[in-house]
Amino acid sequence: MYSRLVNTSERLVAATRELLWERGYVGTSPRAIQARAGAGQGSMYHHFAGKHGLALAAVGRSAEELREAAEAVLGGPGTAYQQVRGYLLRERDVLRGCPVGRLAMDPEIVADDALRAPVEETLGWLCDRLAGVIGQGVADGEFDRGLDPEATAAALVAVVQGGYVLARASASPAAFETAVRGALALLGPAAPETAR
Amino acid sequence: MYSRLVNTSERLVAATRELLWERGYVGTSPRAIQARAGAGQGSMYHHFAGKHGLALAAVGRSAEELREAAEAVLGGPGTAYQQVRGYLLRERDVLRGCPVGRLAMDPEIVADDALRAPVEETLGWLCDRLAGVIGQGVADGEFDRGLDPEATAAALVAVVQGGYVLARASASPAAFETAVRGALALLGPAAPETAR
DNA sequence: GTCTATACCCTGATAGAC
DNA sequence: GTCTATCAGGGTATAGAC
Repeated sequence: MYSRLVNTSERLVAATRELLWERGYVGTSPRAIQARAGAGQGSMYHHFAGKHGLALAAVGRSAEELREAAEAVLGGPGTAYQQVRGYLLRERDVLRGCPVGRLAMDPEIVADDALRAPVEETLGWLCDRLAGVIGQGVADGEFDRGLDPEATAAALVAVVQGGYVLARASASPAAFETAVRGALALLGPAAPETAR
Repeated sequence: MYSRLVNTSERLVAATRELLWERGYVGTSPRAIQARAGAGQGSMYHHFAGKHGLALAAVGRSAEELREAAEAVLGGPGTAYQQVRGYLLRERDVLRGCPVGRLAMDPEIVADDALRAPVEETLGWLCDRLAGVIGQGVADGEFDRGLDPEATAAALVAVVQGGYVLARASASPAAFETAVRGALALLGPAAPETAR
């Protein structure tokens, strides 16, 4: 496991990230983290201040990766519509859900400001970034002049987060794709040719 | 607690429903259920076959209530747009999230077909019901003729589910309302007067 | 840095008295 | 129907040897 990660510390963070993604904070135990990282009890408490400290490191790292992945598409080439579409249709492990958004449903993450902060910042950044792209599209005459970039961006980010819920409920990625398709169709009036 | 509920059995189900809503299946213990219901250990195991059986009863009941609440709006008076808008803007305890959709993020619910089934059926029913309303709106010329009712309905249900994520991440209902406003604006072209 | 030992409470469940 | 007793194991953490 994690054979490429030489540091015990890095393996612990990687294991924690996976478990938080799969089971949330409430459902993740230090014991499970140690088992997945191949590290002992003493080793874990030497490197981190318990489950909470480990979660802080893990959440920070996941937040960072989400931004990089989003920026790769939203800062890429193409029209505003193509960038938005690229983000919505980017490859995702749909049935696993969002490693960051998932944490917002965990009662102990939401109750802890230090753990909630990176979640809030990341989703806030994503909405803002998307709003910027949409605003540019409006300025370019690509979208309807009356479109509110902030509200539209929030709706699109919500479609993605809610798409995961629909997909997991039906144990199939199809529901996610249907929701995204519906959102993109509403976002028009980009002509089908532009949509390529 | 639950003073109106005379049956121990009913109090146990009510307590389980609340805890599943707040903490999910993974985060809910029989002990916590008993404490909230004001019931003893033996009492709980007399009425139900453990945590799993209790969860089955609780999820079924929550699913039923969600349908009733949705039907009250979607089957109510008004144009298709008004019905959809009524559903999206219906009063919600936004920071608590969706009592049914929330379960789709729980690893043990998703891994258990008996527990996942009511979640899938309820969200599926909701998408279908909303698609019916939208389809009627298209037939009435209220919405664009090219609108795909199923995909649009899925997108709107996803906006609600994802809106909860955004709201909880920022510890404020505002993000939910922004996302819903963005979605309704995209859904137009109902004129503002019609939107009343 | 990593290990084992230990602590103390919680979890999910069963047994049997009342 | 409800109670208390009990159980084997897990959750989270500390102590101290190596």
